[in-house]
Amino acid sequence: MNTPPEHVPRDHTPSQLNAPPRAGHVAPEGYDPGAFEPFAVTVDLAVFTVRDALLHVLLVQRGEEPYRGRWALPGGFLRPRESAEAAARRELAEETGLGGGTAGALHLEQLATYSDPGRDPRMRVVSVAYAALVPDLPEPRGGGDAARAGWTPLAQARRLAFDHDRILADAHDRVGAKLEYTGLATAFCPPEFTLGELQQVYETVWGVALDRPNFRRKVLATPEFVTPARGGRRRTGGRGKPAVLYRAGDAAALHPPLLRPEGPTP
Amino acid sequence: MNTPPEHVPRDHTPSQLNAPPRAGHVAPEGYDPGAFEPFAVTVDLAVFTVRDALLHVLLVQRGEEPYRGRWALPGGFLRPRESAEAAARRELAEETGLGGGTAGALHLEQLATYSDPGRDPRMRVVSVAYAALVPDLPEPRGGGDAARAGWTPLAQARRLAFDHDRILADAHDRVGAKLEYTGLATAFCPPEFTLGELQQVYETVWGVALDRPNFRRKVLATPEFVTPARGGRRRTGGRGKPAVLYRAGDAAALHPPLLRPEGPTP
DNA sequence: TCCTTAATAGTCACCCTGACTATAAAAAGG
DNA sequence: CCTTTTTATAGTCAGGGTGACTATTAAGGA
Repeated sequence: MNTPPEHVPRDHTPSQLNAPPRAGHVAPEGYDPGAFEPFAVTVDLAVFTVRDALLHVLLVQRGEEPYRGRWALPGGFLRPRESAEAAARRELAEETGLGGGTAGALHLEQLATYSDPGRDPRMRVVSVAYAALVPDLPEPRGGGDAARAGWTPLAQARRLAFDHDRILADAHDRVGAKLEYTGLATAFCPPEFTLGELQQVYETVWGVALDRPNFRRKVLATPEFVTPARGGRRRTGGRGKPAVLYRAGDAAALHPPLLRPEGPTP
Repeated sequence: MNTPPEHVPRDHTPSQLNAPPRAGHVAPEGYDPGAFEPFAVTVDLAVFTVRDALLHVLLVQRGEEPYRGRWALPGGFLRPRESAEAAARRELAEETGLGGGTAGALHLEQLATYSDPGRDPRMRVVSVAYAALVPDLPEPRGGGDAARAGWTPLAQARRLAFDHDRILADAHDRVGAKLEYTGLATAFCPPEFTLGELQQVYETVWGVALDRPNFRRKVLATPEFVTPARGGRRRTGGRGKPAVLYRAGDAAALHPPLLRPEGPTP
C-alpha cells in the first residue's frame, strides 16, 4: 500500500549523473555516483500567534497516510524555480488565508533543515523549517479540501506527524531566544499596540511574569525599539486608563538585550 | 559545453510521482505535479580557526567549471542514507585530514539552507551550510586530487564561487553572535588553554580589544564556563609569567552573556 | 641583579536591573 | 456626582555587573 518509492535509479537521469561534481567539493576518494541521488525538498512552517495569553501554533490535520488524522505543521514542496523562503511565504499565505500582500510582510525566519533519512517513511525528504510570527487571529480557512486547519495552544500540540514535534520544540526555543536580543516581539503585535500587549507577548512566549514598570522602562530606554503612534490611546476593552499606542521601531537588535528571568532552559 | 542538465522529467519516476503528497501539506489549489521535482542536496562548510590572531577559514580551489580556479567552501553531496549533519562531519574529516574520531568531536553547527534557484548554474542544488570551529591548525592535505586546499585569512576570502561569499559572511556573523551567549569560544581552543588564548578568540572573531582583567573576571565568574586543568601552567612562548591552564566547562549558555562592546554590527 | 614581559589581584564609580511604592486617568456602580 | 475599581504611568532604592584603571606577582633575558 504505502511502500516508499525507490530512490530514482541512477540511470534514469544520465544527463544529471554526468554533470561534474558541484562546488569546491574535491571529489572524495571513492566518489559515489549515488551522491547525486535526488531528494524531495519541502518547507515546514511553525506559525505562532498569541491569543488569550496563550501561545498558539497553526496546525493542519492530515488526510492521508502516513499519519492520517494526525496533526502536522503546514508546509509543502518547493516548486522547481522557487526558493525555500518563497515557498514558505506561499504556503503561509495559502494556509492562513491571508492575502499574498499581507503574508509577504509577515516575519518569517528560517530555523533549521531536517534531513534524517527515514523522517518520512515514504521517500527521502529534506525539509527546511521556518518560524512565522503573526499578530491577529484570522481563523484559517481549511485549506480547501478535506484537511482541517486551526490554531492550537502550544501545550496541546503533541504527537504531531513526522518529526514535527521536534521541529515545533526547536521553533519555540528559537523564538524565545530571539525575543531576548531582537525586536522580534513586535511581529506578534498589530501595527499599533500598547506596551501591555507587547509585555503580554514576552510573558506568553517565555511563560513567566514580568514586572510592568520595569518592562516599560527597559523598552522605552532601548532606542528605536518602539516609537509612539500618533493615534494616541486605546481603551483595552473597557475599564482602566487607556494605554498609549506604539509602533514597531527600526531596531533589529536590542542592546543591551532584554534577558528573561531565571537561568537557561535546561 | 556546460549546459545545466534539464530537471528530471516528470515521467521518469512514476512511482515517486504517484506517491501521496507529504506532510500536513494540504494540497494547494492547483496542485502541481512539478512540486515533486527532485533537487540535489549538498552541505557547505565554513570551517574557522584562529591563527596568528587572525580568523582563518578553510577554502578549496575548484578544479572544474563553473568557477574553475576560484576558491570555495568545502562541501559535497548528501549520500542517499545520510543526514546533512553526518555528511558535514564526513566532509569535514575528509577536507581537514583529521581522523573521523577527532572530527566527530568537533563543534559543528547548522547555519542555514540556501536554496535560490540559480545559485548553481548547472542544476537545482539546495545546500545546507554548517559552521565548524577547530582549534589547532593542521595544514589540510589537498584532498587527494588536483584541487588545492588551505587556510585563508577571512579578510582575503573574497570572490568565492557560487554564493559562498554570502554563506561565509552569514557564518561569521553567526559565530560572532554565538560567542556572546554561549561557551562556544572554547571550541577554538585546544583541550587545555589559557585565559589569554580564550580572550584572543573573542578579540579575533569580534575584531575588538578586550580588557584583560575584566575578561578574566567575567569568565571565571560564569559557572561551568571553564574549569582549572590539573596540569598547572604553560609558558606562552618564553617571556612573562606562565598562565594557568583551563579546560572547557559544561556551560552551554552563558548567563549573563558576554556582550561585545559597541553597538550592533550594522 | 635589573629590566622587561605577561599574568593576576584589587579598586572605584556608574549604570542597569529587580523589587517596590505612589500617582494619574478612565470606566462602572451607587 | 462621588466612590470604587482597574489599569497605566511615575518614582524610589539597594545590589550587582561592568568599564576603566592601578598594583602586584612571577617568570625570562641582558
